[in-house]
Amino acid sequence: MPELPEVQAVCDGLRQKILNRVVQAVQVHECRLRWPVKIDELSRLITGQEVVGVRRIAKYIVIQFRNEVSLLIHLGMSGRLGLVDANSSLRKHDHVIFSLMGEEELRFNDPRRFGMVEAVENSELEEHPRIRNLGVEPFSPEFNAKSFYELSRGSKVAIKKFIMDSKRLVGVGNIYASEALFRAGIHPNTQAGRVGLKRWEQLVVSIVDVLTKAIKRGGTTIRDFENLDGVAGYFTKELNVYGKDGQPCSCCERVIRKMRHSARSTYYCPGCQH
DNA sequence: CGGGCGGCCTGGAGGC
DNA sequence: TGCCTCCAGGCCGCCC
Repeated sequence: MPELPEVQAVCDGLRQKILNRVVQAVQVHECRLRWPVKIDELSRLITGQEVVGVRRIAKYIVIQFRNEVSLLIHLGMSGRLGLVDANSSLRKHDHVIFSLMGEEELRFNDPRRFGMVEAVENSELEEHPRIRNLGVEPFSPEFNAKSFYELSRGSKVAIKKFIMDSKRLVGVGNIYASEALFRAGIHPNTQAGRVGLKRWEQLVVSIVDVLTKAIKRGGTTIRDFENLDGVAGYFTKELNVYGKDGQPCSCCERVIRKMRHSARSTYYCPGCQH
């Protein structure tokens, strides 16, 4: 489901609503997520703790507590967080429940169970197996044309896969990869090692730009993304190619095409992208 | 080592 | 109505 802008939207909503609030109890109804939820550890580390911050690392939501513990949440493909009245009825796939002081609950719902919920000591966060191998953040100075040009020399992977590889760059998933490549005028199949410095400059700008605009619109909703308030993302209206195969390109009159990169759909305009 | 691919899951859509 | 296949916004880990 969520790429960087959608995770950012959830984090922003969370920050407004749960900052300074205390977790009274944790209940796990289903521990078989992407990684097994360690119930005892989770409960021991955050029960009774006050939320002092909410931030995003790559596509992870990081909820920080007073006791130097962070709750690491990944939404996978279908995960959602909802803040609801404590006595509202449980829904199917509500796997982890955080009871907050004030008769509200934060509920992690995830039909496909590709998500993750884990409490980590802050001192161990940087070296956490899911965190330590992450590449650069798209809004950091390290994400620039020169270093990515150099990083990509000799690589034969398609540029679409290259920019989606979280060991290099985090946050760019299937939608925004297609959209950024369209904006940069680069064909998704181009070998990363054959993208020159000029085109890397265009691509870096396109990625930052598309993510920035999507954040401003509250993300993209294709089927079911919702922020904490149950509101869909409005970037959907500004998509140029994603999900638009068979439709005419907004820039030239050519028809948008769909292709596959290792079982994932890629959309591009054969007229605008080379 | 880089790169390709299967697998993890449920559910919705569409074809027959 | 049902049954089947395909598809989905992520990402790990195995294989060559």
